[in-house]
Amino acid sequence: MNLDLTLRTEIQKAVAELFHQTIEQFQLQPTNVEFEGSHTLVCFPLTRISKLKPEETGNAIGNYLVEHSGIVARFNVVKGFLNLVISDAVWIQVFESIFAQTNYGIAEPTGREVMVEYSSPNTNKPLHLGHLRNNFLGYSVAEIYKAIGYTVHKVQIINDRGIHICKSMAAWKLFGNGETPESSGLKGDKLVGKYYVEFDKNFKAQCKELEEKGTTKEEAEKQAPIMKLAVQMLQQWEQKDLETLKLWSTMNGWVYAGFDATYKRMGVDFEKLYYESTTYLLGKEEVLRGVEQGVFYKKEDGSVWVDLTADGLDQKVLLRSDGTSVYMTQDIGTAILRFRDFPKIEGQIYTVGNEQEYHFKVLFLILGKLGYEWAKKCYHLSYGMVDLPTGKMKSREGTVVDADDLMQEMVEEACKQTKELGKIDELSTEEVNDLAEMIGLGALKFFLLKVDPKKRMMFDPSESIQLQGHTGPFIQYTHARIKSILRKAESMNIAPDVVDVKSLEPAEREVIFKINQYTNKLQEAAREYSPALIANYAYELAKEYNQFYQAIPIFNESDPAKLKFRIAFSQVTASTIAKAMSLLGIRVPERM
RNA sequence: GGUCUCAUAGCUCAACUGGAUAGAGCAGCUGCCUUCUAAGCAGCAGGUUGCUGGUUCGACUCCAGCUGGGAUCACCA
Repeated sequence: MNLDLTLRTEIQKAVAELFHQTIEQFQLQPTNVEFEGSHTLVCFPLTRISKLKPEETGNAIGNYLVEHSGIVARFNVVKGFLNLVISDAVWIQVFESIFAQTNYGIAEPTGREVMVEYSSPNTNKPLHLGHLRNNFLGYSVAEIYKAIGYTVHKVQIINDRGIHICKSMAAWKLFGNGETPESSGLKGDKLVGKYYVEFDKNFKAQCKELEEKGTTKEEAEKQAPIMKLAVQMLQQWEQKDLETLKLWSTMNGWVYAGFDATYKRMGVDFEKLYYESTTYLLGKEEVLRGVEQGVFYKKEDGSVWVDLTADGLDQKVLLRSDGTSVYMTQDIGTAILRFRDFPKIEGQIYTVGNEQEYHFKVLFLILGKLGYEWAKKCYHLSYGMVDLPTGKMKSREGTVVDADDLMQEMVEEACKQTKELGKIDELSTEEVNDLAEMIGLGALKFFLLKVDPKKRMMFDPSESIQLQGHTGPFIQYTHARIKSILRKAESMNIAPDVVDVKSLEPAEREVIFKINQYTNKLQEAAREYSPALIANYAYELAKEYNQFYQAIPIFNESDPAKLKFRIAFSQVTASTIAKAMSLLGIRVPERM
């Protein structure tokens, strides 16, 4: 049974019966801990139709519900708040129906489809902390949509062409001496990143030298030989110069191998990859079509613009005067291509940092102007930057936190702490390593996902490595603990079941209340594109269970019905925790 | 400068979208392992929700104005 829905219906009936009016919207919220009850009806807004004081309104509805609903055992009214006590029999029934579902919280396929884009890195340097937030968010939102019954297509657009990769190529050509990942022992993306840094170093030195000779800063940046080489390579690339293309694909290949290793450890995946090099020309056609339709206009120098002043924005260039495309043009092409590739998707979710909010506002408006209805269903999942205690991450200043390094540190720390606690002596080395991986990454993912995506967040390495308190490992620990109970129950031949249970302890009621919230939280998380809601839900559920665990020693129970019930109840808690965590991309252990 | 956005305990974050005495974790202090895993539980302490007004039964939440961060406004991506 759906308790919330039932209760809402009963309240509507009560109001209709008592005050002869129908109400659609009213506030039903969880009861504050200091009062008895689980659901609270806010009565103030109802006084308009009841023509009674808030307290009297609450009493009238409360009395009606106790007499007629069959689910409300008793109630109390404090100020204008009607606190309802649901009878234990109903709670048990609620739990029973959840226990009976093998796929609790996993919706039937709805036939609806959506696309989620995330990661989308440049290919000139390794992934960093910012990418971790992006990837974990995108992956999680995709999983959340799957759980509410969508078919989800995870994709990314790889920015594999452009001046940035040419910079790495130029530096490698000048100073690389044929170095490869194999010869250097460096991961491919790290190697290419090294030459990107090398480029910057030389570029700055050359600029400085030129400026000392009296060249202006602006001119120096154009005249620096290494920059000229990079620009030349970009032109050669566009002219399909074989040698340049070969170097380009070789170096990108190194990067992809490196990225793949990083993605694998992160536990994220993609159904299809889009490459800018193959999509960057596609937007052009659409833009030119837009000119014919009159939604865009051409200036005398040949450049194409869109005027968005009517929408409160500016004018934006879509094609340069030399006819080449800009970032926006590419994104237009890519979006359209994706809807051709996956005609059934109703929209796209773009996981991209909030510094690109303006860009996406413009993009969606343009797609709308071009006549694509689905433009309305595109959403920019905009997330805040990750700051370090030392301030903003800046790649030029070497303050970036490398994704591989960070994951490694987290896992090592998890391993250290796990060994110190010494609870896993019976595990093999391999199992210990896997556990450390699970815990280290669990801590990292939870740390990055528990914060509202929209908000900028602080990443303090020493705090993120914490495994106690409001953390992923706390939840994993709770899961392992329950599993231990379930193993014990199995060895004692106690099967989980819900029969002949008449009453509940307060701690049990609290946990059932939480478990019952799961599907609502899931819907809310999807609606808000917020894994943080799932993360905090999982934490609250684990916390409630731990309180129960502490208050009630399960195997001390002499009543077999209660014992079986508590095993069932623990089992459902564990599986709900596991489901919620899997939506965050976090695995949970059998023991730890 | 225009637009957008953020500001909550010493620190990191919540607050069911306008509801009760604003909650967690970390850090600090006090208890609890001969009983299912103490990566836990119970408790103490910590707040003028940046400031000033307004809207109303009721404001961290909505509006206006300040203050202070951040982002963005390229024929860059």
